[in-house]
Amino acid sequence: MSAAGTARERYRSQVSEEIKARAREQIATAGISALSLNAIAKHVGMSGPGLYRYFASRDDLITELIRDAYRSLADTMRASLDTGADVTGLAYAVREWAAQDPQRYFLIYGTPVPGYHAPEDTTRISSEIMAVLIEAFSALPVEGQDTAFDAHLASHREWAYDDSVPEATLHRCLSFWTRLHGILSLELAGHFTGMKFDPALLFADELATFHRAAEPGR
Amino acid sequence: MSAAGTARERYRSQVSEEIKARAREQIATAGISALSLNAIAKHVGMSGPGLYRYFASRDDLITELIRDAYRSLADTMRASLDTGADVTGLAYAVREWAAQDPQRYFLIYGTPVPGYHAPEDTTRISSEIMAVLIEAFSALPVEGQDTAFDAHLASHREWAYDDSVPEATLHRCLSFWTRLHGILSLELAGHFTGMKFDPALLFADELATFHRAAEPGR
DNA sequence: TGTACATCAGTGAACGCGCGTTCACTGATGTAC
DNA sequence: TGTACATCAGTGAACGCGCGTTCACTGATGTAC
Repeated sequence: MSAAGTARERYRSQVSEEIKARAREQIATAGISALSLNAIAKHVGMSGPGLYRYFASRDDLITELIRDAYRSLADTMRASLDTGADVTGLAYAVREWAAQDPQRYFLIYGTPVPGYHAPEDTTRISSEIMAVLIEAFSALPVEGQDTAFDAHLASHREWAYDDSVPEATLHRCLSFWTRLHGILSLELAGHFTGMKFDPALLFADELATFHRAAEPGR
Repeated sequence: MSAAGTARERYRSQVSEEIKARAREQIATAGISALSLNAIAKHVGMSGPGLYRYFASRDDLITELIRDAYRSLADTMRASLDTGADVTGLAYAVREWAAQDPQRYFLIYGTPVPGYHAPEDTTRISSEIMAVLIEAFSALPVEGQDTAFDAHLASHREWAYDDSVPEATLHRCLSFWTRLHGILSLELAGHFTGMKFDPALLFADELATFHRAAEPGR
């Protein structure tokens, strides 16, 4: 049997996944502050110390959950783009991903913990996400003349590691991304509750407006 | 001496404010999960149980902090509007308010605690905030014809308790509000860190774009 | 102004709790020859 | 295929800790007459 597929290793990753699943459950139910290793262990059917075979500490577990969340979002967006979705399709994919597990969304885009610095690999996944976005926008024609902000984005392009992408495209990506999260974060945090309108329609309208603004004949 | 101004009452509110100030300090330094009553008491120069003369419980203290945050934002916006700020001025006022204490911002707009329901008075302040926004937008002429989403907002107008405001204005408020929070939450959570562009310029550009879209002669 | 009483801020000891984590161990699974 | 050894998942007892909170109290401040 190859090193990557021994029975022990398969078992390990199964248990590891189960632990994370229970952890996600707990976070979804009572928030991240209620995440307790002992409680998770009990749900998994294991004694508390047993968890330490899988995660070095509570922080370690949380970091893995954050990493998984990033990975999951990046994969969702990549898959969406690769199956032919345009920018609008991508927006809906992100929205569905977020709605599916709001606390997972907030694990990435919610309240930051002061002093916490994400490990290098999650910041890498985060740029991967932006890369998918840039790719999606690159398929669209660039409309309108450059603004002052576009010029400023020359430095941002260095970050993107892609010399060929026009500043106007980067500009549209950033604008799109922030607007997307504006609606999602307010909606998922419940700030529209009781306001008597459907956030889904606002979402759709904002998308339409975004594209209308870039129409050739405006 | 009148009932509202006895020395004892003045003292009480001073201590109460000091406690909250230390609590905010702790949250700003290490996040809300690190907020500990005993630690606060020590900073205030008081024994742990002493705090219970001022707050019934830890949750009570947090709720007050949230209420204060709402109140502070509403007052900031109201003051800004009353001193002649237009919609753009309002946006900058909110931005400055948020930048001044990001954790206070996230107390309102950050990760929600599942199952937590804000007390009635904070939801009232929250509508007060939207009312200021509506007032600011009401000073602007309504441009463009109604979209399908505008029609949907008839029910939202009931919520706003203002029959006279056009749906198109409500629409602009919601759009404006979500875009504002999109940039603020990503920026303050550090999601632009290292991306080599200035979030302030993105903010300014989004504002300019927002207004350009509504220009008469477009 | 003085005295008697009521209010209330703050203390110190004590509580039970559940947390994360360590340690020495048992027993099952895998590996080498 | 069988035996000897190594690996490693999981247990149970135990740890120290700091938490929120309670309680009976002391002493200072305010109120009434």
